[in-house]
Amino acid sequence: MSTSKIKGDAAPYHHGDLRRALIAAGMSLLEKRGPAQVGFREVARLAGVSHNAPYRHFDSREALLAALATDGFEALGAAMERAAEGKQGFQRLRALGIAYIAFARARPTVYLLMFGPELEKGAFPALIDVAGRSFEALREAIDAVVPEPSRRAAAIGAWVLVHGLSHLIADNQLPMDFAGEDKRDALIENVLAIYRQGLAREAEPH
Amino acid sequence: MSTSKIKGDAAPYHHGDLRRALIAAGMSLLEKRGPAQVGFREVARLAGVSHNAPYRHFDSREALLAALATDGFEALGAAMERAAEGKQGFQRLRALGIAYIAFARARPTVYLLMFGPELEKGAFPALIDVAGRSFEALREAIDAVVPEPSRRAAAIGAWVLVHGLSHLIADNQLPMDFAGEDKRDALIENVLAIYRQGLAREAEPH
DNA sequence: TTTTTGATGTTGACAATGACAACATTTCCT
DNA sequence: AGGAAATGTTGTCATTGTCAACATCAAAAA
Repeated sequence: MSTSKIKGDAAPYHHGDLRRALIAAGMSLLEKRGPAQVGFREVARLAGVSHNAPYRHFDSREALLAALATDGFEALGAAMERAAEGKQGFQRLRALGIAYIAFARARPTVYLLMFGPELEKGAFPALIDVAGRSFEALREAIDAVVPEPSRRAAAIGAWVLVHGLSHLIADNQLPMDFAGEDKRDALIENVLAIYRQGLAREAEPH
Repeated sequence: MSTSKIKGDAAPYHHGDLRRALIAAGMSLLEKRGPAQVGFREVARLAGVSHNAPYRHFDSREALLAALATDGFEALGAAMERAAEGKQGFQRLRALGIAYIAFARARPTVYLLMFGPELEKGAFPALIDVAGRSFEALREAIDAVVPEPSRRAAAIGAWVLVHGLSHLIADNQLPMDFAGEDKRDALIENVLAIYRQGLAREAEPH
């Protein structure tokens, strides 16, 4: 007889899988009420355990937030991979960027936590690690499109552009007339097009 | 006899100018220890008043944070104006962008507060107002440089690019090899150059 | 099977915080 | 001068993050 309970497998001890439950509760709070509302006690309450149970899985409230951010980076990476699958060249680059932006739009508070100051990221090397990997995908896609002299700057520039768009969208700071989806999508296409034309000039200087 | 005490003028009541003192204390905490450490009681302590005095000047802790962010937007706007003074065309545009980035680099936590989720910005219309004004300067500078078809997208694109750079710098998420000032400045120049070339193509489609 | 052990969860406590209410003091307006 | 409004204080409360001590359970050791 296996040790499983209800979920698929590997359900550990008393609760079943508290760590996962806590992260789920925290994620829900984060997305519905903002980062300040993600509290140790509240998260425990939602998971139906005592106020101190979370300490068996996270050293501190900040560690819980770090776990949420890590989760976010993994989801972002997965979404980017999925979107770019099978595509090549500029098409691939574009797909990656659009996926990045879509993530920020779909999960703004998570995105802002990942790139915000709430988290002293130096204290969580695993976070930096996961974060770096999402950039790698972009870098590789750029390498396939831009020639050597300014490859690196081009890659970072693409990231920067996409990140800037994502961030302003997530934070809802775009001017009002871009509130509608169509307008916003058109804007994204326009901006990406401008940068792409700049890249093209880098590729064929004259 | 005027009502002034030590400062120049218009010093209100008991303390002298408590509101200003509280903002100063809050700003110091924000820049030295991060947004989570900006507490009502701590700020009062630093200003040398009782733990409830801040409530006469701010409705809540969040209102204090909003005031700090507002301060930040004003400082950013001023820095941009100063940097662009007298310049025209692309030079002006570039100066604005560089000033924006420099602000984020010099005061990262403030910058991240201004564009972060810690603040429910819908609740502070004054904030949105001040924030909008800093974008206006950019928009005007773009209008002078880009022709009509895609002016608006070009302006927002420029802002987005500059914002993305600023944000990643403030959040210290650029790859390690851009830690040094020179490398970073070179990167900024490169990225801005790519976008500018894209703009140029928009201007002269062939 | 029984024992032991380490991981997991609970109860109780403490200092600090944001917020509210009631009171005190100072400045301004008439 | 006198009242009203603004400003600051003291006292209190529920909530929070964290620590320490205790309880329980699953799995490895015997």
